[in-house]
Amino acid sequence: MQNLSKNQQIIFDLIDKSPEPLKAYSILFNVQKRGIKAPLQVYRALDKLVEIGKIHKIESRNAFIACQNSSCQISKATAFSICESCEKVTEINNSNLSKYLTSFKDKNGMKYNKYNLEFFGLCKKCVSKKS
Amino acid sequence: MQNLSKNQQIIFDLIDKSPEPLKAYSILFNVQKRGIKAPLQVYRALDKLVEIGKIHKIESRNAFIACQNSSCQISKATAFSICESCEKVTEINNSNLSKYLTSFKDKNGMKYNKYNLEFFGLCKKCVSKKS
DNA sequence: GTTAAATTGTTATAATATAACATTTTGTAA
DNA sequence: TTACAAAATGTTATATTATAACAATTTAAC
Ligand SMILES: [Zn+2]
Ligand SMILES: [Zn+2]
Ligand SMILES: [Zn+2]
Ligand SMILES: [Zn+2]
Repeated sequence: MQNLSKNQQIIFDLIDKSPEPLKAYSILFNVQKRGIKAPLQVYRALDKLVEIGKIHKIESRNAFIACQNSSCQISKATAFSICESCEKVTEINNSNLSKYLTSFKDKNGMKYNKYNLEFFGLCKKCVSKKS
Repeated sequence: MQNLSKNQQIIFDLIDKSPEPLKAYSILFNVQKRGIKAPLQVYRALDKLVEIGKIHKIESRNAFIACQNSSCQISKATAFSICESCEKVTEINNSNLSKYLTSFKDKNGMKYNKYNLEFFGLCKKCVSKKS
């Protein structure tokens, strides 16, 4: 693992200490005091961080979270649970699931080298609130 | 199944006969001759069509395809394969997979009621081109 | 027929993301 | 330690995706 560049480190630190996924322009707003002024600077760092597996993009939310699973730094097999009420997102680290999906072969004969899975529902807290 | 409204039908027909996922503004361009002039008209129809399961959104591509699986008209358990070379997208209809994911329970105790899975790789055609 | 719900029409604007180009920094190897 | 290539940065402009707000019309149910 190479070290992160200045902008990459600033942006990773912000995402890593956030309890929730962050959106690109919210990141931009938060790092402007540290000298990062343009969207492109943010997107470039995000692209790199995703590429090296330090963060993941939550596709259904256009938001980014730090990898919570030190073993998935290749970013090619990701799974998340998303609460549709409070929007809490958790990275799922379940070897049964990842084995199942990594070895999954469909009848179309396609060779998969990557997947992304997003589960939606209500987290424990939000379930109990509703009852 | 209720009938579709005029705009919904126009937009569904276009998506349904497209061999590839369509993006919202490409849809807009294509239906302007039929009287649909504004992005919001397209997005409203898309929202409804997704809600009733006639189309699905491919989140990683911001594009829409017709449901290829008549049995999933609730749109709560979707899986796709995406070729990273030619961008061909296919809806996966595999009961083993859907059973596994629908009954999946993680240790976080969350109750899932929906999921979306996207596999990435090279389709048969693109694999053979590279060899 | 009356009413409520769904759909449509329209203008403006917000939010997300990339193009293009110039410069600087960093790592690698003669 | 200089020379070169790769990576990262800085900057302006623009493209793409999506929603807010409000008014009018159509549809379906009672
Ligand atoms: Zn991870
Ligand atoms: Zn919640
Ligand atoms: Zn479907
Ligand atoms: Zn292909």
